[in-house]
Amino acid sequence: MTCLCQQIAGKDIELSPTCIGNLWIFKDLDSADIKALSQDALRKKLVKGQSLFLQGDPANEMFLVKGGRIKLSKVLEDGTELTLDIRKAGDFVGENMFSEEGQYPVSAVCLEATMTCGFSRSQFEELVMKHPRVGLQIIKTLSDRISQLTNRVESLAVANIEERLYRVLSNVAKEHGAQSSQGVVIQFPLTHEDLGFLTGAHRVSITRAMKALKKAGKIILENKLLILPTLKIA
Amino acid sequence: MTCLCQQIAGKDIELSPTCIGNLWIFKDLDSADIKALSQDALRKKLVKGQSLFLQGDPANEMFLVKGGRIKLSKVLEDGTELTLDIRKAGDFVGENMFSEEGQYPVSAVCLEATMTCGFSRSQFEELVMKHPRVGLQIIKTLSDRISQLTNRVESLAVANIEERLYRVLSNVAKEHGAQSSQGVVIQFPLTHEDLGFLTGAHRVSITRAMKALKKAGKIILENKLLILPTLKIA
DNA sequence: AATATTCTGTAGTAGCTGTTACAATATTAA
DNA sequence: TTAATATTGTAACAGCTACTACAGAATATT
Repeated sequence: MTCLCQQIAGKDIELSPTCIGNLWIFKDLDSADIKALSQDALRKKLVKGQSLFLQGDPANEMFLVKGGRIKLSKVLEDGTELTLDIRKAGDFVGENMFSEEGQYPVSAVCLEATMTCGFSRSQFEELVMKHPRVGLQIIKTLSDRISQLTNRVESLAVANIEERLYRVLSNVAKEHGAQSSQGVVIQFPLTHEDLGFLTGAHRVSITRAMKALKKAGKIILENKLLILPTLKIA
Repeated sequence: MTCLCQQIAGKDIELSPTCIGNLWIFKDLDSADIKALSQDALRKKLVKGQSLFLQGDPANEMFLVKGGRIKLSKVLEDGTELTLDIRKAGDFVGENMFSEEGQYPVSAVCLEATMTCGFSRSQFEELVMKHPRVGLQIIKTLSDRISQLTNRVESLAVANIEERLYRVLSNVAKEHGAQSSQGVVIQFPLTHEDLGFLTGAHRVSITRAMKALKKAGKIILENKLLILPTLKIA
């Protein structure tokens, strides 16, 4: 099944094979439903740096990332920035649409050229009512997200920055990594400032910790990409 | 409808009105389903300090907390303990049963005498397939949990211990607090060590920070219970 | 190619937190 | 009640991190 996304995206975004037509979540829908859903879904094409939504916006829509990468971050009262997660092709963004809050608690900003499909709450609710198995799949997805966030909480609780940074890198590598002969490679560049936002530490402290991790052989830096040689991918 | 729990629990546990028979999640089930489900549900009565499950145990069961309070915590490799969450009557525990992991990532230990109802994965899946609206409700619950964990990540990212502690206390108060004339009262005692596990800080540092928060008028201590006078409950 | 901008590396200092030790108080058990 | 245990409070010091400042390297822009 050819997806509308491909026509819209053009050739500058490498699309994931994950789409409404073939996403595992929707695999038991009949073709009429799929057609209806994929026509309703609001496709958006975003450039690097563009935001999908900002913290505080009313949360009425949930997005499937078709291609690219999206950073979920938040600015705290004291002005410090915190990155909560980085989502990639095949992931959902805005899953808290279902919660009571009513607004997005974070901002979603594209790290690369990105393509998304958006769905409204009512669209999703209808879908789940009609196809309970889709509900089960979403439950599984949300459950995985909870596990991941639990890991994140654990990482941040580690006092020592070097250890904390390594845990953060491991988490990122597990989500965005590819196995190579040298180890797990994180598929996109991260500046020390980015890592600071992910780790909750000062940029300069990250530089120090990176130096120590390199020296300890726990990370390798190869043309802007990070490799974790001692990590096994799940 | 009289719940089986009441007969089992006896009089030493104050039960929440939330049960299979009247839990909002199950409100659209017909009486035959409710009967079947409540008979299958495995009730457990636990004393203070007893564990519902330990980190690493196979995750095949999810629990509804009928009465009492359960601490979800984890021991890190370096031996430090971290408390991820405290659940109360009406909450679910073990929701990661749905995820791929296969085992509980945390231990669940009772802080008080506690009563739970357990459900197996297959039981829940059947239920969702038969009653899609139940699936939607669970999606909402999980979604709320994600929001809460996001807050938790945010709290832990704050470097300053006094501020971090106050955020942790606010989170706890929002979950377990009751509005009083003086402010929001946390309904159960927390030692400085407990707060250390919640905050990811040393016990002595908690004592220091508590002193500062008291002095600043941000918290009041009244016979073992904490009051946050400046907090508004959601 | 030249310039501007972003990113990385290094250093020094101030401030905060962890750690250890011990006293004082409160709670629980005998 | 008394003894045992758990909790809180205080102090001193070591160690780590934040903060600031600046230089060099790498990228991006013109």
